[in-house]
Amino acid sequence: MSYTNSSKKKVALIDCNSFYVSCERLFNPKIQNVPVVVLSNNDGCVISRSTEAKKIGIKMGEPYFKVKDLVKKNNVQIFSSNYALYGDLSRRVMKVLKGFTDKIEIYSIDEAFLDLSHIKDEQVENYGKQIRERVLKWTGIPTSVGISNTKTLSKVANHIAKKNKAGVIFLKKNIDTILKNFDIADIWGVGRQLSKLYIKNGINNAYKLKNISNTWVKKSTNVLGAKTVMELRGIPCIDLETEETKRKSCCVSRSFGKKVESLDKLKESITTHCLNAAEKIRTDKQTTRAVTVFIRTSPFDKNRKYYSNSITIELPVATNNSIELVKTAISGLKKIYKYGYFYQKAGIILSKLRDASEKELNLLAPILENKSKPLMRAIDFTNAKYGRNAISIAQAGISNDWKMRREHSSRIDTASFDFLPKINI
DNA sequence: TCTGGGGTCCTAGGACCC
DNA sequence: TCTGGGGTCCTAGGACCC
Repeated sequence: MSYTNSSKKKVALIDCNSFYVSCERLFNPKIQNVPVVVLSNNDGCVISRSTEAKKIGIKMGEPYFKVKDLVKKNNVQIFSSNYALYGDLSRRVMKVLKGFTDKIEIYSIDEAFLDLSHIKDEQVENYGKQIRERVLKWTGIPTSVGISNTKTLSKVANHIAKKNKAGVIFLKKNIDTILKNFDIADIWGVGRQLSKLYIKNGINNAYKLKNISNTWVKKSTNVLGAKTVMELRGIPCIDLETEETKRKSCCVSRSFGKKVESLDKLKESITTHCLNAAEKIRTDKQTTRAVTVFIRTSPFDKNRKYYSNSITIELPVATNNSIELVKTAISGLKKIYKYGYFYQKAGIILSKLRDASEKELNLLAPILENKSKPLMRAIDFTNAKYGRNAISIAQAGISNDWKMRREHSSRIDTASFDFLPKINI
């Protein structure tokens, strides 16, 4: 095992601070230093909080209705999520980061790992500062930077950097002291189930997990658990994934704004979701071989019986044709729909995705292959130009009552001139 | 009244084959 | 009388992430 090599390795995790809140703040100077919260779809849960909102005691993932009193009392600014805006700003941030190195893994909408092995130890903290400053200056988004030997340790470093004024931590010395104070549940890769198991066995901080026996962790968890332990020891096991890969499955689902009983309304929503999913995979030049439809009632409603079901239908030939996929999805929906339930959510998953260019092995393929490619292209073009769902199919319906609630949307559109700030002279 | 959405990977266990 | 067992592939479900 080459310890010298691995100890030279340096990986940085750049994480945007309260990303969605920061995005909203960019276009709204009035909410700079006040508590701000962004809600999930349907205004369901809190998914981003400013530091002021955290201090008040609003917790991550909490249902909005449970914190409404806190919100009112403290005059918290509320926003429905605007993913078009966040996606656009995310692209800008990542573009700036790519300017530092092409050895980059875009890990999520607001996080990226950078390989900084080429920077000397003495300089790396300063380099981290430069990254922060440039991202802030060029995009307006504040970030935190954690640097260490492995991805897992850089996550730890980032966690600490978030609470540190400088915003940059290079974790190299005194790692054990830090790990002793690091909660087991905050470790990357340790979720609810694993932390329960670890705590039951007296492992309640990162230092104890680091020093657990290999045999025990392999026996009690799985390879991922073992990798986490190795990474805490400073031995890199989780590689940087610098290649951008296409997705393997594509899911579109929504909760309803209002509970839905009728098959017709479920059909409308499944059709809408299916059209969106089909458009997504066409954008990525992919086809699918399997369609899953699922519906469920609310798991929180104790007064009504719970029902949840799904069905997966394999397609004889890989396709990305909207009309064919909708037909398949609706036939599946009819099989799992049960009368008499109040449905809360419906969705569709396209799986077994592959490149559209891959040759179909099925002999019938040339006959079955849709002749509607020009039609799909026309639909995609029009929807890109005039907004999603500008062209839809009749089955998607025009009734509105099951659709999402977004009562607090900022409606900012970075692609529209109307939203540029105005200066009065 | 009101509890998100979209992914990936791993594993156990069944089906099947020889 | 005696009724195998190892390998591979696939899938559903679970756990994790943000």
